[in-house]
Amino acid sequence: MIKYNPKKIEQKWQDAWYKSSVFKAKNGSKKKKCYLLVEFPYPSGVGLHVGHCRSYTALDVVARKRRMQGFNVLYPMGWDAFGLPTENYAIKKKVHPAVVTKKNTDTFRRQMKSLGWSFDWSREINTTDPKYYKWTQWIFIQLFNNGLAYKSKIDINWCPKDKIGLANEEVIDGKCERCGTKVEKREKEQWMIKITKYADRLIKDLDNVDYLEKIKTQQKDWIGESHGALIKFFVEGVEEHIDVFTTRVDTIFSVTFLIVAPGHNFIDKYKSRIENIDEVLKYREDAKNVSDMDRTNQDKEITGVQLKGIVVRNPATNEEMPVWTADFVLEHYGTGAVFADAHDKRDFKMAKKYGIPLRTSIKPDDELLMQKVKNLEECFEEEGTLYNSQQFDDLKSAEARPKIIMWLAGKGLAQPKVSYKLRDWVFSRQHYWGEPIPMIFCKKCGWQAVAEKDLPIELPNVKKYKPTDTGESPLALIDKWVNVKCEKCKGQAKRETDTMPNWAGSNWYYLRYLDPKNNKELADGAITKYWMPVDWYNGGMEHTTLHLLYSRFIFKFLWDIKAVPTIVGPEPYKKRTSHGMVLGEGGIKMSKSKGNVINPDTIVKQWGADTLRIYEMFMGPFEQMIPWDTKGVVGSRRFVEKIYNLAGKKVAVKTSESLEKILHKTIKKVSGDIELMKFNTAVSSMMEFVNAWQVSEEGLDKKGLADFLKILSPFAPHLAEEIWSGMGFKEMCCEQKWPKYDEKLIEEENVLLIVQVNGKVRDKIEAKAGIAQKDAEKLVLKSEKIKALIGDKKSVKTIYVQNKLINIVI
RNA sequence: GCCGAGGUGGUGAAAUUGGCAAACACGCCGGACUCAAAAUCCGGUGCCCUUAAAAGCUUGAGGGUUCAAGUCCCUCCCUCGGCACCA
Repeated sequence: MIKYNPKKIEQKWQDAWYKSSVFKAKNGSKKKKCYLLVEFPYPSGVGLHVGHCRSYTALDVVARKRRMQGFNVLYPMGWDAFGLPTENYAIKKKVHPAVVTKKNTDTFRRQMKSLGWSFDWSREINTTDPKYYKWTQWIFIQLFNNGLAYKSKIDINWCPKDKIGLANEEVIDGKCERCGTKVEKREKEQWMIKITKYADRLIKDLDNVDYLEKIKTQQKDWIGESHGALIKFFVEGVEEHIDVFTTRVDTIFSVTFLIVAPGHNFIDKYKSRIENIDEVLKYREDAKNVSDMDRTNQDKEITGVQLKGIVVRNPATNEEMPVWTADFVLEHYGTGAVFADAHDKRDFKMAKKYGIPLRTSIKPDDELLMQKVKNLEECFEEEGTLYNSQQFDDLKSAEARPKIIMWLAGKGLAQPKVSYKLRDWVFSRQHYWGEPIPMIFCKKCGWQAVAEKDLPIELPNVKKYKPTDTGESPLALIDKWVNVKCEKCKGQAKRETDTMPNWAGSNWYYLRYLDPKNNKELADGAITKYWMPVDWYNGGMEHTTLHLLYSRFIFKFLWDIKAVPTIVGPEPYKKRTSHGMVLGEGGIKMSKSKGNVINPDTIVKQWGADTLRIYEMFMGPFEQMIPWDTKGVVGSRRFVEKIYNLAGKKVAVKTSESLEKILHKTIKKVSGDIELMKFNTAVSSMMEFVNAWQVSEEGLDKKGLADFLKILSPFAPHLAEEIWSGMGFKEMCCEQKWPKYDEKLIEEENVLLIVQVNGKVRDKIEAKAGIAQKDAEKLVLKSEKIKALIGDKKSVKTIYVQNKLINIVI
């Protein structure tokens, strides 16, 4: 018998697959299509992560199964290669980022091929390829032309020593990651994308897709839709009102002061009227250096400053009230201003601290609590019944709200309003390694898009990749590139030197796989119509709020402007699932600095790709994060090797009935588990089958072995092909039909009945399947154990669950 | 802090969704084979008491619902993901 040698087997079958192009997806085939997508990796210098191996193997299992089920499968791969790590590496080592990227993608590709994933490599894409980012730039121009891209002043993190803008990730405890200098905020003109215009659709359309519930929840919470009202608070002495957004208009009769965010433009506009403006501006500066998270932290000590000299009128009571500023009110949520009363914990605390008068207008049902609330000993935030609220007294909060809004609206003081937490998307980066933003600024004509015929605007070669001392991207230093003629007036104009964020390229990549070489459009309409939407998209939970939302938004936009055929519908992904991270041994994150990174190459070399694939699927539940355990890999290798050895010797003329039964159960279990992403139990059921095979006297016949290899092949494809071809078949195992199981064979004749007395298991009795309660009771009473337990006590009740359990209560 | 996920043997975990807790695998213990070791094969392995059998206990902590709770409800503790310029 030849010893199992994965190195030989695996290379051989990888060559055979790629040579015969069995994994090539055919555009416009008559077959039913199935588009499976995994998030394409950022090709970092560390190489492929064992976490990639988990999710890519999982969808590879699905892809291989779907092909065997007769689908025309598209399972593509590419590189999301623009970004900070490569740029930082380039700055440090003085190599061109493109050179680094080439090296890294080569490594990734080699590693991926060594795992036998069934990607259609003829469709490989790379976001840093000008032929690709031509279309990323084209999308930006469409956004601009449709009024969805605009310039706005935004604070960025600024390191005064390094003189560069920093990503949030590069700011540790308010200090620059590299030099430890305290990070400042600096205002900068940035390109913004109006994703907020799509907020409602991004929520509503979730009803029509099959995403894991937790993914839908996270998306909804991120968008943060809330229904309420916009209320006008008129400022005494000027023709001006401060708008407040609230969801709790029912509390308006208890409102005693107003709070505006420190950055609210009312402060700028009425500087001269605010008596303590210096103090207010100082407070604003301090607030700038605190993150939103810290500002809104419920446990934080509340601070605030009154805008002295400013008085507004409560539109409901007509009373005069002071205006304050406090940092827990955020500029970019709602209108940047809130009304404050005793029915909000933070307002309550703030009023107590600064001696601002408080009043209540909502009462709880509980009398005792009511007294405390009335005496301002406790803050009542829930809904309740209104009082102190004039004609709205005795209404429940929910009933009162629309009535109060109507009443105020009648006086022109309020209107219903839906507000979102979602903010517009900052789209500029002052970096080299990103897509140049295809815009030109002319002093006379303003911002204009580059002509489409001039796309792509390629990244010019520079010597230094570090941002300039003024914080601009290094592109700003290349006069020849920056200075252009205005398309309209032919006068002097300048190119935008900022580049796009990493998300720009990953927003629409799933469309490019369909038609990766098209130079006339993103992707051909007919081809897009055939393949879209993506049938199943798997990715990390960490991408749920940003990448997933951004790409859904961009797709909707492309659909709106008919860059995607209408028939496809407004959602890019039919189904979205997520995988858990693979952690290092001991449950800590794998990282270069901790030295606990597992290189898949090592595992493939030592154990083989099939073993790695099986281990990745077997290690634990797919959705859950899981620590890597090199010791555990050996179990998967034993399993793989056991199959190889058994196939070489335990082949029977006819499989025994009992083994056949187990085989059919296994086919059913594996088929179902793949759909539910329960890969770990799919593998364990195959292990159980192999154990049964091993101890069986006769062994497995040719038909049985063939069926088993078919269900094994998505998990351990090389091994399956090897044994398959050894059985004398001409075609490959991966091209076979997925096997069916016989339901009759699975049915059990006898069942083990659990016998409980007072809910405790006391005995187990074998009985005919489908036995009636009466007969079961008779059977049970024959048991000596049960007889002894019951004795002369009377049974009160008997619970019977067919084929499972009988519980006698005495 | 807010939103989301999770907590079961020495370890990774399983449990038909309210019906035998611990399948499968790692590890460990014992045995076979071997001069020996590795590999392989066979047997054992939640905890406690015990020669053994039987009983008892056990799913982060506490309480509740139920004939029956890892699973449902309430309170609390801990770990992880996201928090808008990492990808």
